[in-house]
Amino acid sequence: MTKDCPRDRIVEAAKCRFSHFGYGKTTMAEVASDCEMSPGNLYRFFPGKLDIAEAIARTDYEHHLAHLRKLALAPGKDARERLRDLLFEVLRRTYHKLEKDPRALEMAQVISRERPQFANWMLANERKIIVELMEEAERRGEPMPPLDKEESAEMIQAATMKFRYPQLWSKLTLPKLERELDGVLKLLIQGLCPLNYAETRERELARQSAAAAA
Amino acid sequence: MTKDCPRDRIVEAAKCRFSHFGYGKTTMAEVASDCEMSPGNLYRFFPGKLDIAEAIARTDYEHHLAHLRKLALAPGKDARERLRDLLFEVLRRTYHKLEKDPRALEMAQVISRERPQFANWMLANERKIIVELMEEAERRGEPMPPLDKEESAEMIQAATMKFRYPQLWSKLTLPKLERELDGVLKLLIQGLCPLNYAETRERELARQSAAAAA
DNA sequence: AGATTGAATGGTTTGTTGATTATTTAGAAA
DNA sequence: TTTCTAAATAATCAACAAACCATTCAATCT
Repeated sequence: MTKDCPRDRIVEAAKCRFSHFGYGKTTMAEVASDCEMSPGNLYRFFPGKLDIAEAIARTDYEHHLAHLRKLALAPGKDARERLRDLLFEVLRRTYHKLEKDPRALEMAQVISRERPQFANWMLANERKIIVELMEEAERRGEPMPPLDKEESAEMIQAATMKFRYPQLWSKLTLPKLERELDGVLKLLIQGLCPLNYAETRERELARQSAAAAA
Repeated sequence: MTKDCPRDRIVEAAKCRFSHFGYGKTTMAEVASDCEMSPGNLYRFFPGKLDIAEAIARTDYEHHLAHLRKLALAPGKDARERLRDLLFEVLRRTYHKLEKDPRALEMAQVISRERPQFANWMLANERKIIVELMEEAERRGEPMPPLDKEESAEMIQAATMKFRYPQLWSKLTLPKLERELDGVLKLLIQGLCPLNYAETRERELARQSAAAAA
């Protein structure tokens, strides 16, 4: 099923080497010989070594994105749950990738140092999915706050930035991180404004007395 | 007014050198000769070079903390405004310090690499101030959400983490950062829950018709 | 005694040299 | 012509020595 064009063979060989020995310890000559070609020939398919790494990261990330999109549009869940699933998935993916393969960190660091655009592109993609999530909610007739969706998505991302950067995790375990993300999301959904709670409580009471009357 | 004890002279000399030439390019011998003492004698007052840097950072940070506490308890402003002032001040201080003196970044990085506890201590201090802010609001009779204050403070910090770490700012200007922090705060206060807006709108309408009737 | 020095120590940084390796390119093979 | 190779180039890395510097401590001063 997988295309057998030279480009794909290169990506495969490089992926194998990178995850085995690391980006830095893999030479173009090794990748080329795995593909039974000369080192120079690699450059007919990629501008440079870093672009191979980027291609690997890009396809991997695109699978992730597809998964996120599924979560964002999942039926039978309201917008709040879908947003929660989405952001939890982002956190878990980063955490597990790092745990399973510390070499992934090297590649991530190299790419985001040398290709800052790439990180921006990823953020923009996820922002787009959050917007789609909200549009879908509206389409389904879920009640939505009267806010600009683009801007809200940007703010949601800013507020959950901590859960994207392992450098900020300082030894926190996944459960602790999840508890924190959960708390942040609660705050983002419900807000700190006391009015929100007052009204919610009134509604609760009203619902309870309605139930008692019936 | 400033005590003239050797310890303070050392701190002064080191502060001057560090901000002029950087932490790495300053030698203990230089600091000692600025204080007209031998290098060895520095160790009667500090366990090591890093501790001098930490002492400098600590006093500077304590001024900042005092300022934050003033903002947190400022009269004539409600809790929302005080929280806003507090978080904006944290952002602005970091931004301006960095802009004015790029060597401050080196020191901050060295300290938080070698003394991770220090960063935690700073965060804990600010969390305490946020709790105090909320307690003060309660004392003043401002309506408050029925939430655990410690936990809320933790979540507020997590959600505004991005504005504490220049590495996450990727070339954003201060106005852009401020606009983003503003957006995040709006979301934290008001929440994304559509109910909040529905109720708020109802209140608005009620207030308007009351005004019209009068 | 306690305070201070400055030479001795050992760990780290710096600078240099010789590989190693990414990238280019002239030209061979198809 | 298009696809590829392999030698040439240039950039980066690794290893080793020299210099430097944080820290210690035996000796000196007060």
